[in-house]
Amino acid sequence: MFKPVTIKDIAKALGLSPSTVSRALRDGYEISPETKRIVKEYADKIDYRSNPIALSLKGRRSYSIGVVVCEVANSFFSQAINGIESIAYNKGYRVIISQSHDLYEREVINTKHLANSSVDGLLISMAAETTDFSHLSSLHENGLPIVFFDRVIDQIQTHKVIVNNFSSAFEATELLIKRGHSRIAHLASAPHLSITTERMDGYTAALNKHSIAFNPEYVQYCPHGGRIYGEVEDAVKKLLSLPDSADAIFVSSDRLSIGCLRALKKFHLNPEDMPVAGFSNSDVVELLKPTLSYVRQPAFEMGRIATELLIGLIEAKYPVTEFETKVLDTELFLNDGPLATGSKSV
Amino acid sequence: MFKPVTIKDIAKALGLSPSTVSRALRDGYEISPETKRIVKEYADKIDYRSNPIALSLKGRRSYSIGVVVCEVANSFFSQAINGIESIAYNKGYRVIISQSHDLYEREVINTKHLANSSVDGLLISMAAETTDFSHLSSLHENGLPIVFFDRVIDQIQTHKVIVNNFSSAFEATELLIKRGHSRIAHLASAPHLSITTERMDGYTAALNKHSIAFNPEYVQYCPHGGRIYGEVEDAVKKLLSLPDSADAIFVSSDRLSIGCLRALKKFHLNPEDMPVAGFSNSDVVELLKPTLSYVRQPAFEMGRIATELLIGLIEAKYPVTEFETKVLDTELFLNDGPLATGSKSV
DNA sequence: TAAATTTATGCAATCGATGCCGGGATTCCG
DNA sequence: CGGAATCCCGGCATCGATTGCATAAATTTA
Repeated sequence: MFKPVTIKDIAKALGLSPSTVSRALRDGYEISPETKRIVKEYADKIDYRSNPIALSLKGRRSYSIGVVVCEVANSFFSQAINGIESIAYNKGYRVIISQSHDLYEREVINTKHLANSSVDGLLISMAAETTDFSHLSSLHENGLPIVFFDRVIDQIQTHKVIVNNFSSAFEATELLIKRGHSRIAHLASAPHLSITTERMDGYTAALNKHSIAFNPEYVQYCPHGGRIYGEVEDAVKKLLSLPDSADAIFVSSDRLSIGCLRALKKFHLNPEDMPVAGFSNSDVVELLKPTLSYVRQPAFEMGRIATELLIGLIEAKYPVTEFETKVLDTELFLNDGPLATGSKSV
Repeated sequence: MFKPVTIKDIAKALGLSPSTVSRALRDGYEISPETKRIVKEYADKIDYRSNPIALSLKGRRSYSIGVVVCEVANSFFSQAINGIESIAYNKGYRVIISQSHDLYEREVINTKHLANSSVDGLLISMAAETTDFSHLSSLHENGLPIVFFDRVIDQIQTHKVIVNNFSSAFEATELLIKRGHSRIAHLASAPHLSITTERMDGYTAALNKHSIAFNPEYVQYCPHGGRIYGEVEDAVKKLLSLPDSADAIFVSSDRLSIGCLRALKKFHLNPEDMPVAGFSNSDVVELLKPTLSYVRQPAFEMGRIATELLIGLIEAKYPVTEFETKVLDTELFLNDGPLATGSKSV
């Protein structure tokens, strides 16, 4: 079987001790230049690579970070993972991915599995189902660096990376209002997610500003984030079948936006009849047929920043007590191209 | 800092030796039931978990598999990764993702990094740029289990998972022919990729069958797989500006299909004027405006199968010498919904 | 009762790399 | 020329868990 070269092989071949070889390779000051040269040349010749597992055991560091997202096959998260990977790669960390599928149990198992000393830190976006955070608090209290992104929680004090959910939702809703709609429905994800409440607040604030009464019947939650068959379609159907049917829809998540369009297409509704504004990071939004005005999150950037913060925590010499919540700006695109932007970055 | 419980802690607390604790936990036959009970109860109480890194060092197994794809943020690959993760999770393996961005150098570095004893096996879909396979052959010869999927190579004998590229391309092309087109262009990815040549063969075979002369001018390659700005648009422009302009396009990759539609939209061409059939795993194809007839690959299934094969290799008691190439079926969807299917699965 | 056997546990080596300590050899200085 | 400083390098322990072998205690057998 595969038997990699070890430091002992080099030592034996060169008639040195393992410790000498080790120090020579890491440029220890106590090794003569001549010996260093010999060792390095030989190591190079036989393509020696240090065993990261042995290093991890010794140094209590694995140079890997764990990522927990609800699913990889979602534009927002795959873009975020792209950003995560780009930073991790540059800093010499491996990225270990796991999916919660928005299930509490899976999230718990995955985080435990990752944390169990095999990962130096954790990047996580909460599952829709999760309402108990003890699996994360205990890890965090034990000193495992954690950074949240997108779906964050208040209960744990650490770095977080999000977008200006409130104002993004506000602007998307206001856009519909300015286009003459007043019976604006809101299709939202699981009620207790940070992104749901913040975006909901933006939605109601926009209604308020324009003196439109908030109608609870116009709000439909999808507790499973659209992950259950028919969930979105049923929600849309309800909105359409109200006595005083909605005349526009604001959707507060990527997956739901697409589901909403699909439902509308099924019901043969044109964008003129039922305009939709929603969050989406799909890379083909501008080619969609029931058109969509959409809020696009800087997913890649969010992944990058979250990873930088995490590695900062991991490599911090002293315990970090000052945490920051990075709030990035989104972009609002209208049916036919960019038109307005979210509160611009400074 | 975070100091996990070790087997020694248990030993000390219980007045036993580490070896006894170890054997008790793994149900060694030589330990009395009473001792086992005590040890297990205590381990459970203090939430002991074995250190996977120590296990890896001892057992030369890391229970992790490396994945190299060109990019995560691509429907096909993110769906495949979803499949990979689902199997790996069930069998207790971690998944370590890395992206080549279709760059040869990145692929080499990533594979070396992964293989360097930290991974039990490798799942890889080749980068567009790669033409030299020595980085993989050497690993393979050293006994590292490797399974290829989607973009495979002939030079290494191991399990492979692909789709029936030839017949999928054949049927997609024939669809355009049956709809009355004869000047069918072909937009393809990097020329040396397995998927490119196989799909190209299907394309020409369809032309042959219907006695349509093959016109090399109708073939445009995108050596960077559409990863370079303007690459796809320029290719489409060329096809349109031929003296005898093409009247339909067959596109042989996911990314290019979307790029092609985008270019057509930019040039204000309707699907009636320039129908497109192409490979795509986007989850919103049926909502696209310049419509697309598309070949959909069972990406999730491919990931699943590739992972099962890989774990089979990893856990094989004896060296495996019989390799198989799994060929899965695709589905062909017409502009407005499913209509014909690829050679059906049995 | 002594010997053989079983049972239950501990010791020590191992995996690969590194850090600490100590020691031999050379060089330096008085 | 002798003692000290310096320079290089080897030995041993360590990280956490496993495992072959040794061994003490308990039990059975002769």
